[in-house]
Amino acid sequence: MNIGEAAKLTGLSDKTLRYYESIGLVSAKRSSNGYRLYTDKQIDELHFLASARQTGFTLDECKALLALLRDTNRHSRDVKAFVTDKLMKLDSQIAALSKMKQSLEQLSSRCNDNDDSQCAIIEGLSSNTLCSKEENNE
Amino acid sequence: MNIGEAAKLTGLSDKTLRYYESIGLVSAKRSSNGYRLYTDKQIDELHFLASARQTGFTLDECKALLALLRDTNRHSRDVKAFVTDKLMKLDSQIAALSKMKQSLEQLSSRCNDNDDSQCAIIEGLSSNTLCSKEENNE
DNA sequence: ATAAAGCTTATAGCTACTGGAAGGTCAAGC
DNA sequence: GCTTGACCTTCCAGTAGCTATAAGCTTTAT
Repeated sequence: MNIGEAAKLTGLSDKTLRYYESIGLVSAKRSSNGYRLYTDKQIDELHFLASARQTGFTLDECKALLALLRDTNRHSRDVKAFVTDKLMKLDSQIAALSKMKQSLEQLSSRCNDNDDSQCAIIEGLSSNTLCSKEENNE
Repeated sequence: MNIGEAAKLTGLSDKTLRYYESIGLVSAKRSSNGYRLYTDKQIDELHFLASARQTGFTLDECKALLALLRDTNRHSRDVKAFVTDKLMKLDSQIAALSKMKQSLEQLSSRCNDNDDSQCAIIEGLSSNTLCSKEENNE
């Protein structure tokens, strides 16, 4: 099938499919007029990629996962190890964002929220307490 | 002071300071030899930017915050509104990551973690259950 | 005098695409 | 035969927030 239909089936855009080909993920054969021709197996692979991307894997990680998908001699142990590693990365991302959130909430709670120019948020960001040291418990 | 000292004081790299100038955040005057000269006030602003970046604000958001910092006629209300908005964005980012984590954990728990090629993770990513519909509660 | 450190600009690369321009191909309608 | 529109092609630029590299100038120390 042509790229348009492949895009519809997989939920990826045609641009994305061309991009994936350009980085060597899924390369379609061409018909005589130069149009890309996707096989059913490639559609499956693209589905797989879409799922993996949605689940938070980077394209580099997707490349590795795709290699595992294609390797019928893979061991589920290796796949699991890969995912366990990714889970740790996700955890640290979540922790970083949570820390930011906490800092912001703390600053925000001290802001008077009125017409005054004086503002605890501005002051908090201006002081170096955020970057240089732990917050002192109040 | 020159860019090197400014970098040391603020914890930002000299590259970063030049970049910030190139996008119009903090522009230093030049001495006769063409070297950048940072004032104490600019060091304060750079500290502020470093804090804001650490707290998760994008550079675009930092630009807006810097405008508030510089505006002595600001209202703390406006700063608070800005931060409240950012907190919501942080929340949705955290929610997205948590969802990914949950999906991955679910897949991972079903993997046999052995020598077999059969793997619930690969199968889960291949099926379209992740993208097309809600997970059915088990 | 020379070498090292510090500064300058300009360019390219990273992630994962997206948008747009300029143009070839195909199927339908008149 | 011709046009119109949909679909396809390639290539270039832009997004965010820097970092790395290169080529070259200035200052400082030896």
